[in-house]
Amino acid sequence: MIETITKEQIIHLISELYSPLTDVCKADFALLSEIKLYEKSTLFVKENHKADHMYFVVKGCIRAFYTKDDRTITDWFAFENEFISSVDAFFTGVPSTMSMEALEDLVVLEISREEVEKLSNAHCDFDRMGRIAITHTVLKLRRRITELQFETAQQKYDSLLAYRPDIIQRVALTHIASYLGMSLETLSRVRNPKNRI
Amino acid sequence: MIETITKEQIIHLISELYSPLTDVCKADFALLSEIKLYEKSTLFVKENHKADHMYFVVKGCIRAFYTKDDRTITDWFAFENEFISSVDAFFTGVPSTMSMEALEDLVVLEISREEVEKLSNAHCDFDRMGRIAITHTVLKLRRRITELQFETAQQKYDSLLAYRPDIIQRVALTHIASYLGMSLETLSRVRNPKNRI
DNA sequence: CGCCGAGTTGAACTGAATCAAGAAACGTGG
DNA sequence: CCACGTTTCTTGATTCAGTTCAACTCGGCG
Repeated sequence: MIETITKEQIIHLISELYSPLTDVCKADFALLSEIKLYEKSTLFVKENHKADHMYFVVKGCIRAFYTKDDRTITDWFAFENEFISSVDAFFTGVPSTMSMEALEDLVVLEISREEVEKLSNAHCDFDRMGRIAITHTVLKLRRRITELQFETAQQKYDSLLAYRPDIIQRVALTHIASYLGMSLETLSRVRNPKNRI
Repeated sequence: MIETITKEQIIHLISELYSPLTDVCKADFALLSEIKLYEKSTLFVKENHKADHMYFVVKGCIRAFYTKDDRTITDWFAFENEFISSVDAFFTGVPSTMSMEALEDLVVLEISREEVEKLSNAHCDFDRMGRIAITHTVLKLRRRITELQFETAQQKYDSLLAYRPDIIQRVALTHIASYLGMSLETLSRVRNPKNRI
């Protein structure tokens, strides 16, 4: 049962995946963070509200999205072992421009901005871990820009599949389409091998 | 004369703009970094080469670009008081996918990945400053994605102008066009008020 | 003065959006 | 376990924003 995983285990995993944390730091981290379960379809961050938490996905997957001209546009996905936050809200304190939704039953480790601050101040190794996690994010953001900037619908879809083959099984096409900056219909056509040149 | 600015002055500025540095840290920073001057049009980072330096722009402006199907595509601009690096090369050590060019006579503070490591290890405040600088970058990257994802050519141009009105004076339209993910001709039309609806 | 690179303008073309039906899959309650 | 409505996805026809190709303009500079 994934629900029985302990904070200590999760924090240990983070320490292994991102950057090693001392035992003192891990203990503090455990004190200041919380495991949360959200059922599939729960909207646990809402547009225009405070969103000062960082989430580490233990199990499940998250969609961050915003509304533009009455459509919802997917901005980001987070899967197992990834961090996600409503970036501007988290870092600058403004109300969130994003909502976040659990696309599957979700287990996350959740920590507030304030606690992150505390931990960063108290522990250099935590601060470093944070920086490394952000660095991962920067690399992903850059890849995404390159794709959006000059690739065709077909190329965008292929790149996404290469990078995350399981996404088709786990996420509705509508969401993938808006994430890739194309209409649902185009994505559907591009997926169909018959339509290839 | 901007060329007579000292490392100490630049580092003081960084400390003010991003996050305060202790005097010891500033001194170390000065020891491990270098002021460099590049003439307009100098290619100081080359595609497929090592690119393990971070640059802080003191004066002038930089264009980072890559080649795709025989065209050069602008990936990023950096102006005064901004940091820039060839992200993947700097953070992961692979050969650079980008080149960098001085669009104007350039003064930068330059520091290698290795020295950044050293400073981050020695000084928590440097590490924090680094994280804050990266955070700024993340916010910019996100804004750019939102623009590329679903805005029209007109909207992209307007957003860029709002955000950096001086860019038209300082950068050739071809570069701006590819940065915005559109052809030079489209940018030219979008700029012309006659073509507005 | 004439060349050259940078930007503009025009016309034809095209990839993707939109609009509009259907088909398939999904879940819920009888 | 099937029938029904709902949501998700596919397919087709049409439209449109933006690309491409080509010709032309303008400002600098040898």
